[in-house]
Amino acid sequence: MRVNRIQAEENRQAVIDAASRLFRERGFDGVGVAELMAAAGLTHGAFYKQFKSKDDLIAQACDRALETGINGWRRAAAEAGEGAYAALVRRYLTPGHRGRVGTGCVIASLGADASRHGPDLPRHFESGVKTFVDILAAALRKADPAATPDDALAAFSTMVGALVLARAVDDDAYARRILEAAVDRLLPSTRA
Amino acid sequence: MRVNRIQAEENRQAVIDAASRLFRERGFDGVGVAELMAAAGLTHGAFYKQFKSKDDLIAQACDRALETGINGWRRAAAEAGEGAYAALVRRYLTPGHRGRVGTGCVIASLGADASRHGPDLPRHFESGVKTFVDILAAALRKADPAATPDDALAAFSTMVGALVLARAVDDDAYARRILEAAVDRLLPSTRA
DNA sequence: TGTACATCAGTGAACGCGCGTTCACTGATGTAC
DNA sequence: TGTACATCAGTGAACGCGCGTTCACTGATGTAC
Repeated sequence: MRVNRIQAEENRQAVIDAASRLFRERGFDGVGVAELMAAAGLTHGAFYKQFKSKDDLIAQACDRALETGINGWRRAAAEAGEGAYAALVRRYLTPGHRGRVGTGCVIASLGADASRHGPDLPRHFESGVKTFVDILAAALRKADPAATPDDALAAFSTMVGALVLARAVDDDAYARRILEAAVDRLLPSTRA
Repeated sequence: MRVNRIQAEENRQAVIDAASRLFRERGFDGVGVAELMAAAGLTHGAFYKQFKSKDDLIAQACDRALETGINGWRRAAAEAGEGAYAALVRRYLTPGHRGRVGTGCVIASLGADASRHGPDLPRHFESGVKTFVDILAAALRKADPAATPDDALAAFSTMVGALVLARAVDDDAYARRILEAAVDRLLPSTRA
């Protein structure tokens, strides 16, 4: 039966939210349309009333994940004030972030898969990457006025790589060591 | 019809080689058993004479990709002698490596997918990561005797992250900038 | 405000398709004498 | 070395299954008067 506009839009958002989490956890091919709709309390038939195709939802789910990630960074940076750079680095390189794939950085979880999905997804990821780097660069400048935007770009590479590596290995202790080595490299002044 | 032992083993190796390339290019779910066998000049029915399941081949293909990657690093490090660290860093962070996904670093292309495939693959990736880091650490020590193994670990994170980012974005020029920023960070003495 | 009709979000059955896997069969290879 | 038989890598048809997508239908919602 029909549902009012507000409810319909809420349902749409719920599907995108569920997709942005489930795709990060299990990959684009690891979740089907039926399960995505069920996660929002709907049946699979309604899918094509809201989305052109699964690829359409993939694009929107990635955008949603990038957007929430960026908002999280902005909030964390604002809260930390002068210590924003250290806060962003520490927050990213934690065992907790390693474990929470579904709500974590989408570039680390789906960046490699995105590059296999034609040029559309990489265009979205590119603007996301640039925004993350801009936030990181602004934070870094407060800690070290001599730092360049490319310093922030390299720091972001270190963060993403450390998270990918920490997740790719099985041993929790070794994963922690990977994350800590990256923190030490990015925040040398606080080294033990 | 039956084929002699030598031919059978060559066929098996050809399937693993094709899989290690195709999985990196298109992901585990992006290539089917039939296509993998066809790439080795066989039909799909023979697959289960050689492998227990697709997951079995996935594990062997990842091992193969890790092994050839490690051999490439060893060769490059030996050829470069004292400049091994710079050689490994430069070799990894090139637009060519960004483009050649199928023969490139398997940790960058399949690390995130491996972490979704139960604990078996991460165990294989973990020993691979440790070997890469050992080679990098030995090379780094020759350039900077004060460097620690964790410095090599952080450097490897930067390399993997930069490659993942460079591939996740669409614009070639921006990708090159990501790679160059990582090189500059890892080899500061050669900065322009 | 009340009535009549059009809209359309959601349902659930059905579609074709490609997937991983199984199987009966083939015939060259390997082995035993 | 030659012969008889067992083995088994490879073939191609067939399997069930789950996928993305389509469709006729429902009935509450939205709109026009």
